[in-house]
Amino acid sequence: MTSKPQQASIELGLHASIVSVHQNEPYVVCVSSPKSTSRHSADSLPFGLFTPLAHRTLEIGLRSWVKEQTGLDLGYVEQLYTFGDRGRHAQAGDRDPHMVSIGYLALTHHSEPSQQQVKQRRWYDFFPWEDWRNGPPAIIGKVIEPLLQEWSRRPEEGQTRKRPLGKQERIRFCFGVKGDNWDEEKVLDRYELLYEAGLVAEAAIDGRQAAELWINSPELGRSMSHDHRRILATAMSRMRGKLKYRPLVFELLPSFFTLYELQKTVEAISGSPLHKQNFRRLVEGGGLVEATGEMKKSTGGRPAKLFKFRHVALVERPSPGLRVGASKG
Amino acid sequence: MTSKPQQASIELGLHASIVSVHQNEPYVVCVSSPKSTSRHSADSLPFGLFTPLAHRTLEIGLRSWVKEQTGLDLGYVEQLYTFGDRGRHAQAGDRDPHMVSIGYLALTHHSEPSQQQVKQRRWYDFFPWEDWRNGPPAIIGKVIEPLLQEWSRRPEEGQTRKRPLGKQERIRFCFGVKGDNWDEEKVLDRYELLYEAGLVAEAAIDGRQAAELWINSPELGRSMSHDHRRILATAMSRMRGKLKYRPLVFELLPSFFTLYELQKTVEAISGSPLHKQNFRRLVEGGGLVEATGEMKKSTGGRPAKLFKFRHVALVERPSPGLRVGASKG
DNA sequence: TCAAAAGTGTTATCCTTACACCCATGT
DNA sequence: ACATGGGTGTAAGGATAACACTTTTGA
Repeated sequence: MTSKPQQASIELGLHASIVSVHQNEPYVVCVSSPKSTSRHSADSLPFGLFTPLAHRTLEIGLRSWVKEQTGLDLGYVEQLYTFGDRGRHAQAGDRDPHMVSIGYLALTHHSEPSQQQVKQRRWYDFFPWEDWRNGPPAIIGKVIEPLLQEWSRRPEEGQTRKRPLGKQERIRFCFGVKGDNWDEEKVLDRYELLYEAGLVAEAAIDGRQAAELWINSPELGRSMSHDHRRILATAMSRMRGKLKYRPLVFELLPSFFTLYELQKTVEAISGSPLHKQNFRRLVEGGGLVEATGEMKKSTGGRPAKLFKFRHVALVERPSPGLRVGASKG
Repeated sequence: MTSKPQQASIELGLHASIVSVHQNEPYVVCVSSPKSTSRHSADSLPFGLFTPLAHRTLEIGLRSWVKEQTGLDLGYVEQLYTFGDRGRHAQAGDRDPHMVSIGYLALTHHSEPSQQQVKQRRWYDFFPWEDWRNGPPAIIGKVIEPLLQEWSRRPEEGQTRKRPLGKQERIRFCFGVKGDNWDEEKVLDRYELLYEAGLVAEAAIDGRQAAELWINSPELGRSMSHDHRRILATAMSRMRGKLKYRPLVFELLPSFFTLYELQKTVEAISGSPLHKQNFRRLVEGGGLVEATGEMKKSTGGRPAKLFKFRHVALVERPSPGLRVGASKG
């Protein structure tokens, strides 16, 4: 407050990770920008600049950009993080005005977009190593870990900013040990480690790593423009974490649903299989849902009771989420 | 990206909640701005504008402002939230350029500031209702709840934006029922409810509530300039939540400490008493700390083993925090 | 000797996990 | 008949919260 008002103009970008679940698969809304360097045109998150004259609040700005670009009226919206360092390692003077991006998470029911530029993309196409619903993804042992090991043996280049953990420890922190100790919430940590190791396409595009290190195998996930994949990773981390202590899932489901649908939706987000019987008891016992009295017939098996979310649970319980541990299924 | 580049200039403010614990009391660093409307000069958080030309990243900008204003070199720093709507209910066109604030949480060891403008203030002076270490604060039943009840009976003014909970339910959500169901993490929710009900000075200053509703009793906490108290509430919420699954406390302690000091520090942050015996066992058993072999003599009682934080615990445990439940002490 | 804090031991209870098993429907 | 999902019972094991109790220092 007592210093030079050295006004370099700043642009504030508002970015939306719009998540839905359809047939047990999580999706995110992307807009494809035609100008692309790569084979497939790069995916972007819906995005626009915050203009205080047009938008009373940041969130209103986000909603209006999303409406304009995708036609969607968002329901649940939550701010994630503000990234000031686009492609963290970009050079100074890269662009002016400087761009600061605020990432948002939005949850909706699934719908096929009408515009041609707008697509529903599967989450796990961007993060194939995050889907443990059918056991540990082979790609981790076959591709990721060897490449990370190789990276960890390379000498530190550039400034070694003080880190509490060494490379080896960071790998174990992010990916666990031999499929053990996997923490599904560390989506962002894993993405940032892969970025730093130069294993995702964005790292090469940002010019941080020499091109030789760039392995753009589709196994390491579909890439996105700018730092959008990082924002999406932040969204996944947040969702997986918050799922456990806030009733987020219900934003993704129709108002009436079966316990099986609820379970499959949770599994889609958390990326790990759940124990059926215990899941049902926990959910029913937890007071988060109540039976509607109606039944669903076309389940593929015996007809199921339809449930709905109990909004009052918010008041009763200290942390009303789905505290469900992974299991063998 | 396909619309009017209607450039209204934006200023990005970087705000720091610098927290320390001294003699079982949590403190926050404030700078007092002399120009004040109220009796005591208003406290502010250390704060400065992000200037991309001078600062490579947001965090670097924050650190350099803090250094300049307080002389402190920050260690642990974490971004909290970006507030686009200063004093949420301020009128459009209030100020131009428009201010967007990014709040940060920083943890340090306690030190008396050398500058005269800089002060260490007690957390609980700003939020007296948050300190449950000696049982439920009387102010809640005596002052807050009656006033909130009164507010809940008043008809809704202005736009009733769709809320999942009614006024009564929100009161119970935030403050529990008769001292029961208190969730120490809901610091921000409580502050925002009090703000909305016009019970904190900032609400009157922001001009949202008619002046008659403004009860500026010191019982409702020392106020801060602008929305700084809201940022501080965000910091407290984050700390209290994160304490349980990340080893934050150790940033506040010297590298060697006794289990008692650890417990008192956790209690200072979480605002609730802990069960001594169980706390010790949980901490020792949890692998978060290790004995150093050294002892501390001047404890006031029997000499205590000195412990230190085990950094490797980060790698071993899924969520290495202090999962400690409140208790009767 | 007493206050204050450091420590240890034990028990009842709850929560989680896992396994076993039966029910109702469509093909 | 059998596959698929719906739904219940129960027992083992671990974590937690509460209690009681001993030990070692400084004043």
